[in-house]
Amino acid sequence: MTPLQTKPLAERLEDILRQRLREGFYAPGSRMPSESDLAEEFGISRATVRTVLAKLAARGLVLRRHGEGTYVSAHVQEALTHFGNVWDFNVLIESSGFTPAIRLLARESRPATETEARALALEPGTTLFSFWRLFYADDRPVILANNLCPAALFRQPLEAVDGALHIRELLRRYCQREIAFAVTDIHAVQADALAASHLGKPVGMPLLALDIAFYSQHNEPLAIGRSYFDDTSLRLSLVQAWR
Amino acid sequence: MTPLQTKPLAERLEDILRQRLREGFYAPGSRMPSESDLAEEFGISRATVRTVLAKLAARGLVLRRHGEGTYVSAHVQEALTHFGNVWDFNVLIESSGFTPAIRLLARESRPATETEARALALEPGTTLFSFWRLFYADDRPVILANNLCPAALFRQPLEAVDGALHIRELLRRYCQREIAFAVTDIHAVQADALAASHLGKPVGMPLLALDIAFYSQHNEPLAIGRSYFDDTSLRLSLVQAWR
DNA sequence: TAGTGGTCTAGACCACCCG
DNA sequence: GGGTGGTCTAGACCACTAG
Repeated sequence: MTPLQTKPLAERLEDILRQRLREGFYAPGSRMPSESDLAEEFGISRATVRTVLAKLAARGLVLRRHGEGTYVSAHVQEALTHFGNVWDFNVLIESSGFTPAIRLLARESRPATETEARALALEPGTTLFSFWRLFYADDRPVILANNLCPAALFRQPLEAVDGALHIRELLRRYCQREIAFAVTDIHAVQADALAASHLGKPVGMPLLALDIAFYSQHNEPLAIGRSYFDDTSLRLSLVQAWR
Repeated sequence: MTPLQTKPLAERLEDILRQRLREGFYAPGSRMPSESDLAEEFGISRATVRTVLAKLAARGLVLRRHGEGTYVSAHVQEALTHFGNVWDFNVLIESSGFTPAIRLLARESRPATETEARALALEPGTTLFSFWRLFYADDRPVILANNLCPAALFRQPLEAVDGALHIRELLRRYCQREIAFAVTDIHAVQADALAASHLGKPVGMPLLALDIAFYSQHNEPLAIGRSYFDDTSLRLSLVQAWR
């Protein structure tokens, strides 16, 4: 049973405000109710309201002006594609207005190269599970991703793993691990034959390459990945706010 | 006069903790003092300590475990190159361990194209100031940047403007404007002749292109820019933490 | 002057982890 | 059980912006 009732007040308020922003109940550029008004409307303290508004402001959803009020950002749409989600391709695709889907292209079990072993804090030659996957936005392929996990984390054989799962779900279900950290490096590369054919682009075309490493709460490396990103089909943008 | 004394407690504490993390006073992976200990050490309330720790956790500098303690992230170094600063190249270069410098290559006053006008909410043909600048990391050129501002924002002629200034400083000094928002789009491109020659790379080499738009608190577009980024010389990375 | 957000406190209670 | 972080309150005072 999921105790919905016990979700923290702050999170419940955040959900409600995000929904109101998404649906235009608070229109872009308009002024939102004051902290005191919101506190009264929901019967909670001003401090709790403030923690939520601070979070929304940090994400660029709202803009706060001292002595004046809280305003809905004119960039709500961009802010929904927030960069914190850069590794979470489903969210990225969804917030660009498309329906995401994942298709497993191939998987194999193979020994780690020296570079891979170093990134995963393993000995070279340790067995890895490799997944090649293609992300679709409304049936158009937009991201080619390769993920590598230490085979030792899995209790099931490779064939039993549902390769179309989100990496977070996959690690949770088969490895009983939660992602606590992700480190993403961004590079520009030219499409090789594999990426070009899957993304339907010419060989040599510039692509974004995202190198991601996932860690548990105990800094245990859980997986690494390299993903090729067609930035003409999908926008990668960051909204940053100050004050 | 700058009233250092009146800086908020939370900010002063954050400065101190960041310094301790940077200098290894709290070693990577080790446990930090508890909230109560910090509150006592600095003679402030636990709530204030918490706001600071929450901020550091969101930036990936520390990791908090319920019922267990606050730990220094093993990724402090990467986290210092945090992506929130993606538009602030000086910070980016500095946090990669280099000394930043800016050199003005060229500047001109010219009418806006249709695309530029739209991005700046102006009529096509309105006069813009254009700055071409090169960012150095320890005397090695790493970023070629082009910035465009509406000329109407300036009270001085183009020649009087110090083109080696940080965009934030430039807008502050000559336009009396503060940057409140930045929206950054990331693309992969191939180096054209200009970028290649200034960055010392072959033509056609993949580069990162950052398209940035700066806005004031009132959503007034202040400047746009396109910057070419050599990702083999400078690392562009994002650390993301959950919980 | 009135209303807003910004800062800070003191204290309560809860949920979690460990020895 | 004792310590830790997580949540939340009530209320104080300050700093800023507007009409």
